[in-house]
Amino acid sequence: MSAAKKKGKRARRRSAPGKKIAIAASREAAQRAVSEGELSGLIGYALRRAQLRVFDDFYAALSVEGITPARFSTLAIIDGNPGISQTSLAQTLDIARSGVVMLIDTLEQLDLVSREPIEADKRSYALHLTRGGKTALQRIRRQVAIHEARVCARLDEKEKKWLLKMLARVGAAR
Amino acid sequence: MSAAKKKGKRARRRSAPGKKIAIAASREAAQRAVSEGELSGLIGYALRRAQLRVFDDFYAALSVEGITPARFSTLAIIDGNPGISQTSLAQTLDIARSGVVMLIDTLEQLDLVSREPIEADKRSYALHLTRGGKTALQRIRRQVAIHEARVCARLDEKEKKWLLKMLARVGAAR
DNA sequence: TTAAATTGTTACGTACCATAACAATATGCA
DNA sequence: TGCATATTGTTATGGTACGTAACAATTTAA
Repeated sequence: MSAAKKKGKRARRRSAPGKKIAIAASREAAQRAVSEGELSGLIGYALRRAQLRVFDDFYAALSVEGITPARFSTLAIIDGNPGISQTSLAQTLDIARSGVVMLIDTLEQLDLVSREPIEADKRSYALHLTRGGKTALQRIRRQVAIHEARVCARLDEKEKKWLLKMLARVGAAR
Repeated sequence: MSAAKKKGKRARRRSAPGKKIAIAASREAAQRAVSEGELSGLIGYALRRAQLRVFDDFYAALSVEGITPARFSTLAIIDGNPGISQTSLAQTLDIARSGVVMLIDTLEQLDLVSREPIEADKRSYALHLTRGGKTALQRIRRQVAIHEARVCARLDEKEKKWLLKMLARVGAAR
């Protein structure tokens, strides 16, 4: 069941041991309460911070499975679009084709995805979830749901919906 | 005045030449309209997409100056907290101290920031904007404002405020 | 005074991703 | 039909960002 695991360490930042505010240096200039000033009004800054936190939580919850955000997205897209090609997947994920190769290599090693030859075009593969991939995805989905709830703890249902809508507008291509 | 520039290329993704939908392969399975399915309902996915777009725009607008999002944040924080230490900056940016070293190295080479020795503590430096750094920051701010407007084109003032508020909630530490 | 902590730094490793070039295959068109 | 062109997956290469670990210099605390 857990063919996963590999060498998936990674835990991103969170270097502060315990909220130590560097009081010792406060005699100097402006150390005591560092102001983020104009930055807090910038979408990009707010996005980065939010994404950092969300991804951290995702890693913490799912790296034991060998699953990263990109790998989960890949699984979900293949599940929703069985037989999809690598190029098509690259476009959907908005990454280069070469990146998909590595992604699928890994997922194949984890026995979650298979490349199946397709007679209609001998250059390309049809990507499918393996049987194990399907059951793993179910399990992973439950984890993701819990992660999602944790990350959205400060939002009610309506707010979350709104946030997704606004993010979609900002993220809309072109 | 423009000691900047260096080797700042970089333009991130946007590999699709012109919206080609891979119709040719449509006979097979589900190629025609790839569905993102469950992913569109996930905060992390929406965040990633939005951030990718916003950062792309930022790079496009400011890489000629040698300025990246991280470098701009650094300049803004130093400007708002003159004399700040590298460690304090690291905590504020939420990155490792070693990362700040590189960041400041670069900014120092660009003549935008200076490390000034401090008698009270011979281990640390007080970071300051140089004269050139201050004028550059003004210029950069104007660029950033334009970038910000472009990125938020689909949001009215109220929506943007709301979005920032929600993002702050999601991004709130712990 | 001595042990522990902090600061900036370097070395190192890794994740991620783009670009460019390629061979095999497919398609379009004269 | 035949040939130029495009597409697919792949590899090689390189860059960027960032963390961890170890260190010397210095400061703080006991």
